[in-house]
Formats: sequence, C-alpha cells, structure tokens
Amino acid sequence: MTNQDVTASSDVADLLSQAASAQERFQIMYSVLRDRICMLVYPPGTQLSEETLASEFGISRSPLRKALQILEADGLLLSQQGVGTLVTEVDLQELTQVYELRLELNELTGKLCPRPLDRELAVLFNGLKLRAERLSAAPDRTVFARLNIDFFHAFQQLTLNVPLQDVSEKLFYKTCRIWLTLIPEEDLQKEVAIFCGEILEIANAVRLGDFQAAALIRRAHLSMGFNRLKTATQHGADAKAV
Amino acid sequence: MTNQDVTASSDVADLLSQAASAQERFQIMYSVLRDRICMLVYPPGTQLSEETLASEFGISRSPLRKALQILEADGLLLSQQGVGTLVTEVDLQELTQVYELRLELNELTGKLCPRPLDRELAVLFNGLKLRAERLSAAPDRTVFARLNIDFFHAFQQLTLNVPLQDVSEKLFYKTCRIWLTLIPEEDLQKEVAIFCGEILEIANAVRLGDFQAAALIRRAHLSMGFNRLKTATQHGADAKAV
DNA sequence: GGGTTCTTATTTGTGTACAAATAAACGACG
DNA sequence: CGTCGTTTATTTGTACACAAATAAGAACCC
Repeated sequence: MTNQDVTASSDVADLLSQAASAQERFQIMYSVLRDRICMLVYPPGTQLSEETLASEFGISRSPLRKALQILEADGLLLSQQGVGTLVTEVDLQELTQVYELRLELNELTGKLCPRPLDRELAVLFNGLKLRAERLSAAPDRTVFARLNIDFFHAFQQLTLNVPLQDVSEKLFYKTCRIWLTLIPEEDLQKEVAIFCGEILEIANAVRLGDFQAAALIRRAHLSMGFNRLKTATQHGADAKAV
Repeated sequence: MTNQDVTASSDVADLLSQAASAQERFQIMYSVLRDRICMLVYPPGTQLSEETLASEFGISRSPLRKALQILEADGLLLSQQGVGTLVTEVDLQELTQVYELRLELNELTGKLCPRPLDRELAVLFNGLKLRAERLSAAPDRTVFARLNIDFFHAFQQLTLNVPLQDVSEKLFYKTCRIWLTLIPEEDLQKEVAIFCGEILEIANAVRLGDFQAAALIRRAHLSMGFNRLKTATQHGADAKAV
C-alpha cells in the first residue's frame, strides 16, 4: 500500500488497528493529518479537537498527541492550553523566506549525490507526465494539488542525499498550501497549464539524464510561480482596499 | 538569562518550576537534553530512563516525553518500546551526507538576507575572538566543544533568513558530536589551533562587513575539517585492524 | 447602555495506573 | 554442554482522570 493510499483512506481507525508497532501508528497519523492540512481538508485557522480526532482514529489522546506535536514543530499546527489546536495561517511574508531557501535547495537536488537514471525513475516521471496531460484537459483544484505533492516527491528522488530530502520535504509541506489558498478561481486554468508545462519539461530533462537541467527548470518555475502569486495577491489586496 | 546558562544549570527542576507556560517548560527540557547529548554528558549509546529524567526534572513522564519525541525527530534519540530511549550513534557515513548539505547551506548564510553589520554583531564576534585566544593558550575538549556551539550560533546571525537558521541549526546539532567523539586526544591541540584560526579569520571578515567571505572561509574549514576527520578515523581503523 | 467582574464551558497540559513489548535470566531437555 | 523455551524484570506505549488556562457569556454595577 503506497503512502498516497494511506493518506487518502477514509477509515484511519482500520489502518491503525492493523499497524504492528507504535512507530507505524505514528507514521500513519502523521501522514494523514499532514495530508489533510495540505489538501485544505483542514483549512488554515481550523480548530482540531484532540478528543474528536482520537475517537475518529479509535485511540486515546496520548498517541495522537505525538503526531500533533511533531506537526506543531513542522509549523503546520499551533497548540495552546485553554485555546485549542489550530491549523496555522498561510503568511506570504513568512513564506517568502522559505521560498528563497527552497530555490537554492532545489538547485542542490540536481547537484548533490545524483541518483543514476534507472527504469523505475523513468516510469515514475512518465506516469506524472500522463497525469499532467489529463489534468491539463480537465483543470481541477484538488487534482492539481495532489499532482503537485506527488511531483514533489518524484523530484526528490533525483538526489540520494537523505538529509537534503528530509529538509526539502519539511519546507515543501510548509509552503504547498499557498497554491490552494491564494490562487483565485479565474487563474486556476492558467496555473494548471503552466504547472503541466513544467512537468513535461522536467520529465523530458530527466529522461535525458540531465538532472541538473531538471533542477534549474524547477528552480525557475518555483521562482516565477511565487512571483506571480505575490503580484496576484498584491493586486487582490489593492482591489479590496479600493 | 541566556540559553547557555539554562543548559549549563545544574538544577533543572528549579528552572522548570519558575517557567510560566508549558511551552517554556518544553523549551527548557529540550535545550538541556540536547546540550547534554552534544556535550557528551550522554555519550552515544547511553540509555536515558524517562522515569529517572522525569524525577530529576521534578515532573511526570508526560511533559518530558514531548521533549524526547522532538529529539527523536531530530535524530539524536531513538525510543523503542520494551528497549528504552537510546542516544544515537555517530555514523560517519551518514554524517557525510549531512556535511555535504551543510557546506552548501553555510555558503547560503552569507548570501541570503544578509544582516546589516551593527554594534551588537561586532561585540558578539569580538567576544568569540577573545575566547578563541584563551582556548588556544589552554586547549581543552569541553571548552572547545562549547566554543564550537556558541560560534555556530553567532555565525547564524549573519543571515536574517529564519528557515535557513532553523534548518542549519538542526543539521549542526546532528553533526557537532563527531568532534568530541572522534578526535583522538593527541590531535586535540592541533584541531583547537585550526579552529581558533578559523574564528579569527571569520571574525575579521565580519568586522569588514564581508559576510560572503566569512561564509566561504567557514565552508572551506568545514570541508577540510571533515576530511581530516575522515582520514584520521580511517587510519585509526587501519591501525586497529593491524 | 456600556463596562467590568464573575461564572462556566471547553480545551490542552499533567499525573498516574496499567498494557505491551523486549531482552536477559533461568531452567528443562536433548 | 549446548540449545531451546519459559519466565520475569524493565522500559516505553496507551488510557483515563484531573489540573490549569483560556475565552465566551452572564450577571451586575455605574
């Protein structure tokens, strides 16, 4: 069972009861909750009740709290006694710094410990290419967000440097909500088209074995995408101010 | 009260009882434990007892566990049911990847969001320079390790990019134990001399406001230091094999 | 009506008892 | 004597009850 299946599963309690160890149970809860936060099942500002979640998962608050505490350390949640556990807001100014760092890290992904191109990698990116083409034909916010996440994970595979993978993942999940939260409905089709173009370009670079090129393309698109977002929200704020 | 005083304090229970909120109490426990791990008060392989630690801190296991869980996420501890909570071993091969990443991040510290040179920064690095000179005159493992930690934190101040600071800090604490664990006693004086030289060079670059130069020097020394360590342990292993 | 104080409901934090898992010690058996 | 299985001690994991903190609402006063 892949990670995506886990996060997309509706009955988490079943999964947890089948898990062998405490570590596995933690991993499931962590993945599910992080996915729900990033897919805006829990939009920013949502209050999560430990009691409610625990009963949904069929466990007590104790093991659940570990997952919540790590997510708090990740910057996705904020717990306060007497108040509750809240999903953090998406702060564009704060995320600007994260993006600056992600730009550089993405370039490193193409340089540090490159993974040799093998059949598995080719299949992975080919699958993403197909999904991108399908999404392009029928733009959809949720499908877009899911492909964005899966594409990130595929891109990570270009390097074998584990710490780089870990750091990049944390930062990705810190930022990936901006798309679903800040892209206006009328811009969706345009953004989807750009994103799918990026996937095709990068899949092509990967197919040729030029990971450094893939990384540079990725970096360029990240940079441009964030700038579009910035100007778009700026205009939106201006319009609202008027 | 500075962070160092907190970590160096002998009576953690007092500090905890004075802390106002749960978050403060967590921060104290986390800092103290991380410091003990990195200063080899708890050498790699040490088994930490939740019960014992909790009673030392004058609290129950519940709040302590949060600190332990975050340290586990940091890669400094490993908890397993029925076994215990163990301080992770220092694996040179694993840390090679971390170092590769740290090299690049240190260069970024000089490039991203440079902090304007002010009086506070000058005083900070000047203080480190004095400590380096004193250490150089009387080499000592513990003083060396403490200066290494404090110097890292000072270096971090050269950038205002918070995510970069956070990431660098996590990676630093993941690696900083290699010096105390792997440097042979006979090499200590030599290593101290090199390290103090690095501090003087970097403090000088900072004084001139050239943070990028400071970052490049830092990167060079990190790289060379790790290579020395690698060859030294390789020889040590060879000698032992003979 | 406005403001202030008190009450109360709700939520996370903490303490404690017990369950589950592991490993070491022990003993039976071949 | 060694090996396998069992027992037992120890440790973290989990459940649950209660404490502490916060915020919203009620009651009261001015």
